Amino acid sequence: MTAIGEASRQSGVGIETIRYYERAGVLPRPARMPNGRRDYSEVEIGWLRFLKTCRTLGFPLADARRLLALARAEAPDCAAAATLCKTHREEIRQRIAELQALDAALAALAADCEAGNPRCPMIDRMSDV
Amino acid sequence: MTAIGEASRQSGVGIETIRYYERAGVLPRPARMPNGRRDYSEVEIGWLRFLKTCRTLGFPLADARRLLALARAEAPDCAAAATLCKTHREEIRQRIAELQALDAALAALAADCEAGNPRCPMIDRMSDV
DNA sequence: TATGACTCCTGTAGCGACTACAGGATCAAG
DNA sequence: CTTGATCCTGTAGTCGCTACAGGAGTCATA
Repeated sequence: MTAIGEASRQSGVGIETIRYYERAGVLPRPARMPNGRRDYSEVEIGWLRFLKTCRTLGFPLADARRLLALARAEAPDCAAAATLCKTHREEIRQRIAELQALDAALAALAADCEAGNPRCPMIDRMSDV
Repeated sequence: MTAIGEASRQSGVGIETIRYYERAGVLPRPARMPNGRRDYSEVEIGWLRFLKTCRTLGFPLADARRLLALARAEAPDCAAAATLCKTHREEIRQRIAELQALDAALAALAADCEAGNPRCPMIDRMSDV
C-alpha cells in the first residue's frame, strides 16, 4: 500500500507530474486501493526514479519513455539505448555551439555600452539590419 | 499600403507571428485599410525587423518588448539595454555550463555500450540510483 | 462524535512562443 | 464569372509540467 504522495517522496517525481506521466502514457496505470487511490509497487517506484534520471539527463519525455521500455525489457537493446544517447548528445553539443555563438554576438553588440551615453550603441547596431 | 504578407516578407517575421505579437501587446495595433486589413508603415516594419533580431539573439519576448520600447525612445536608456543584455548573457553561460555537464555525464554513462551486449551498461547505471 | 488537518481524486487552465487550422470575406487577373 | 491568392477572427495544438477548483475520503485529537 504505497499511495501517490509516498511514491512521489521516494522517487523525487512530483505528484502532479506522476499523474501527468500516467495520462501521457509514459507510465502504465497503477493498481488502485479499495478506496480508489493509486497504489504503487516497489518496481513502479523504481520506474519513476528511472524517469527522473532520464529527465535530469535532459532526455525528452518521448525518449525517457523509450528508455524505460528498454529498461523493462528482459534483454535491454544496448544498441538502441546507445543510439538514443548519441542523438541526444549531438543535440546538446549543437545547442552549446549555438549558445556560444549567441554569447559572442551579444558581447560584440554591447561593447561600448555604458550609462550616460547619449545614444545606445547596442540598440543602434540592432536597429540597422 | 503595406499588408501583413508584404510586412512579413520584408521583416522575416511570419504572418501568424506578427498577429501574435499584436495580440500579446509586443507591437502596437497598426492602422487598418478601408477593407479592414492591417496596414504597416516603414517604421513599423523596422520594429518587426528589430524584434526579429532580438529573438534571433535569444532574448525572451518580454525582453524584446522592453528593448523595442528603448529603441523607440528618443534618448535610449543605454544602461537599461546593457543590463538586459548582461542578464541574458549570464543565463546563456549558465545554460552552456549545464549542457556541458550533461554531455560529460552522458558520455560517462554510455561508455562500454555496444551492440550485442547481453546487458546495457547505460541502462544499468541509470537504474541503480 | 465532531472538528480540523491532511491526502487523494478528476478535470481544466496556464506558462512561452509560436504554429496550424477552420470558416469566411475580399481582391486581382484572366 | 471563376479561380486562386490573400486577408480576417477565433480556437486548438505543441512540450513538460504546474497550479488550481471543487469534492471525497482518512486520521488524530478534543
